[in-house]
Amino acid sequence: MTSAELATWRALLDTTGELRRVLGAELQATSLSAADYQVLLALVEAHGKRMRSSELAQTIDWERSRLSHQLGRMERRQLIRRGECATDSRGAEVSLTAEGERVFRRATAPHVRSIKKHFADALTPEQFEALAGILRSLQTHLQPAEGAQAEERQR
Amino acid sequence: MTSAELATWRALLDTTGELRRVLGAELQATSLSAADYQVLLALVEAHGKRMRSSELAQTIDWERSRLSHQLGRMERRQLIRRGECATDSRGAEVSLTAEGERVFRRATAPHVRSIKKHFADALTPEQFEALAGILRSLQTHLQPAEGAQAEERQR
DNA sequence: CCGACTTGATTGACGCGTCAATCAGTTGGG
DNA sequence: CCCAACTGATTGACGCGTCAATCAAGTCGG
Repeated sequence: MTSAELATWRALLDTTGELRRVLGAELQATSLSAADYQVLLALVEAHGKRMRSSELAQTIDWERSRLSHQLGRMERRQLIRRGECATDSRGAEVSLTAEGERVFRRATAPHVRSIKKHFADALTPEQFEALAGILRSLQTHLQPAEGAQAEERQR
Repeated sequence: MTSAELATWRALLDTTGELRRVLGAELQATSLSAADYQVLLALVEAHGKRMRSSELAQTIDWERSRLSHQLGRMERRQLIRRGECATDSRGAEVSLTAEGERVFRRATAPHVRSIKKHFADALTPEQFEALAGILRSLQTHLQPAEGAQAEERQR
């Protein structure tokens, strides 16, 4: 591996880190974290604005434990509610509260503007194209490793 | 902003998040976190393996408070030491311990291999070139905002 | 039907990061 | 000289994420 490649790796870490930070801070102005936003988005798009907890975890690709903690914090703030599940009494049904939906609606436009401002506006159409391809390459290269790890976990 | 652009943004968040996670986990096998590694790297490269705390913060571009917490945790584990500063009695001099250097040396080769495996090996030379350019664009686009914020903070 | 395994979900401990507050030491204008 | 402003650094509270442990409910082979 060349030092140019290493430098690009560092730049990737640093720049995406900075982007997360800036976007997160701007989103915070509407009292939501990036994590809150992701959960609320999935719920708003769900049938009946409710989902099984595990289904939600799968949708946004989170570990269940992570989601549990997040839902706990969000429930305290009345953004979501957790109820019993009809078909499986172990299950939890997560539903959006009126407050949760209201806050999300208020947050969405400014957030999209932030993304445009700090991300979309910085790149040319060609760069977009290239970036999408690069991310696809990285993603597919990452998959086998995940599968292997998942298999190992099963043993 | 088009939905393709939004999807690319999501892909950027998800893929880099996953990369951080995987690389962090593999690094953890040597008992170091990504944060530990970054601090140790800066210290190893410093003159005399020691630095003023604020200088260190500037080198790796961290908030001072963040660094303080990190150094606290690292000091507990004997990876670094904090001592008084000769020229300014407010200052703290951070120095690498033998243990810290030893652990870092053990971690570096496997870590670089991880980067090669999950990042470098996934991309063609053309993609590298393109990615480096994209990151430069994003970074320079990000700067003015930071400057403005910094100025505002000064008022 | 009953014990073993699996599955859905939660919990606690701990590391990490941000923000606001604090504190001690330094500096400069009156 | 002195005190007000600044600077270097730390702290505490709190949200976030991971890992390992736990727990209750479902399932399945004998």
